[in-house]
Amino acid sequence: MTKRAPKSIVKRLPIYLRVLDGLISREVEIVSSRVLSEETGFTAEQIRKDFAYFGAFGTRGTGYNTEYLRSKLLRIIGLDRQTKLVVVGAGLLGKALTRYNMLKNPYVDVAGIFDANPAEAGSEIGSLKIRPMKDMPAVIKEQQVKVAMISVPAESAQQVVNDLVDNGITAILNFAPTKLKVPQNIHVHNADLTNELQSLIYYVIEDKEELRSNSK
Amino acid sequence: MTKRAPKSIVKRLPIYLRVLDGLISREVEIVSSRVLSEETGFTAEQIRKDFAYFGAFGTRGTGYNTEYLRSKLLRIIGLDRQTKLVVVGAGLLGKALTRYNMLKNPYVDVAGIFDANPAEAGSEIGSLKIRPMKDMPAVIKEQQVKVAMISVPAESAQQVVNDLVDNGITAILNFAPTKLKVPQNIHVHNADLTNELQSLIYYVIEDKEELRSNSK
DNA sequence: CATTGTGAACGGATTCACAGCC
DNA sequence: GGCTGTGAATCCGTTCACAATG
Repeated sequence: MTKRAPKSIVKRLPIYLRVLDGLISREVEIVSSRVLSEETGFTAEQIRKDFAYFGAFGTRGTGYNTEYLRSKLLRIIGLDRQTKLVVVGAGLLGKALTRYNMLKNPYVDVAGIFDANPAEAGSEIGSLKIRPMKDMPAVIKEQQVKVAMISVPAESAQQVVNDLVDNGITAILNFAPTKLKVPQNIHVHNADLTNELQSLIYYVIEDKEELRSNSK
Repeated sequence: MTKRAPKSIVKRLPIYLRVLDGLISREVEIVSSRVLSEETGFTAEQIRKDFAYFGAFGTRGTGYNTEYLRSKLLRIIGLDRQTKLVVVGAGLLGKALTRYNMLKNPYVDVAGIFDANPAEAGSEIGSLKIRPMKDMPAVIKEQQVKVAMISVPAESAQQVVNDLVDNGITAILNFAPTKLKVPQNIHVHNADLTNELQSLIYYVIEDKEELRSNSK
């Protein structure tokens, strides 16, 4: 409810968190904004402004206590409690996302993965069974899941999202290449990998010089 | 070389392209900025400014010719010729990315997928064989590939990137959860799915109201 | 007369410069 | 002395309002 930080800051929070996790695992206890700057690529001033936005976490003349800063960031992002999520769409991408989060993301807990194709249902990812779509509402409601990732074909994405929202999902990470319509208070992050790749291609250097030097 | 459009615009170009592809397949010949606004979620003024940045493509009083606009955008992004790319890392994510692009992305051509694990080498994605890392330099050089996607563990990502750059790659889509160091003229887009998910979680609505109304 | 193209106004985010503090 | 915290200045992207035009 009191959540209203600028998007630009929110985007950077998980990056700080990752760097801090690294520092802490190497038993670094204090870190300066300049070191964080080197690790993240953001400017030191920006980093200080970001932290200061949520209150002052550092000690002048010294820096930031890594453990303390981490605990603050976890609280701010909302990762201080395990977050449950469901995955809809058990194609290769859905499976990859599910397994990755089960193994590597300690902050989340995959409550279920669902697929419209009954042939997929029953096969397993780690210890998690892929379940038919009809089981989805019960899982979301019983476990009060708020977050969903969807990796279904573009054609079915809107219908899936409608169902998710009807059952109580409020935040969606969308891998389907389509614009979703949702009520105002529901958050959608688009992670369209084709768009990412295409906008990257804009920056490709064609480099005639190099071609010339090849044929030396 | 003359490529210097604002990042904010470049990010939107693939989205326009996708919408245009849809309109063209439904044989729509003319489109206004207002209709594009509905389809994309961007404002009509912004869309006009974006196109105008590259020159005037529309007709006042009428709108934009869909075919013409599409051809312009393809040229601008650099998708008017097939773009070759390599994928490094043939885990579930690498396989998913490879297969998706082979099947669904007509603008690119996967020249090869490579994995450090010899056990993976030889297995196939569609008609494409996963190859050992040592074959990577030859493929990049012979086919003059400039674009790479990497989906390897964070620990090996920097080494992989160094090799890619040494062999002529200039643009990298990075799925590994780590900050990569590259020379100034090399472009890296980070597509860290954990970051996306975590920043989404910031926006989750905890909704005490709803909990209360459940227990009616 | 509907719709594009664009200078001007606005707003948000970043950078600068330095005051405050350990 | 070194590093954080922050008001002021700047930069960049978006929105507004309207002139231009098929």
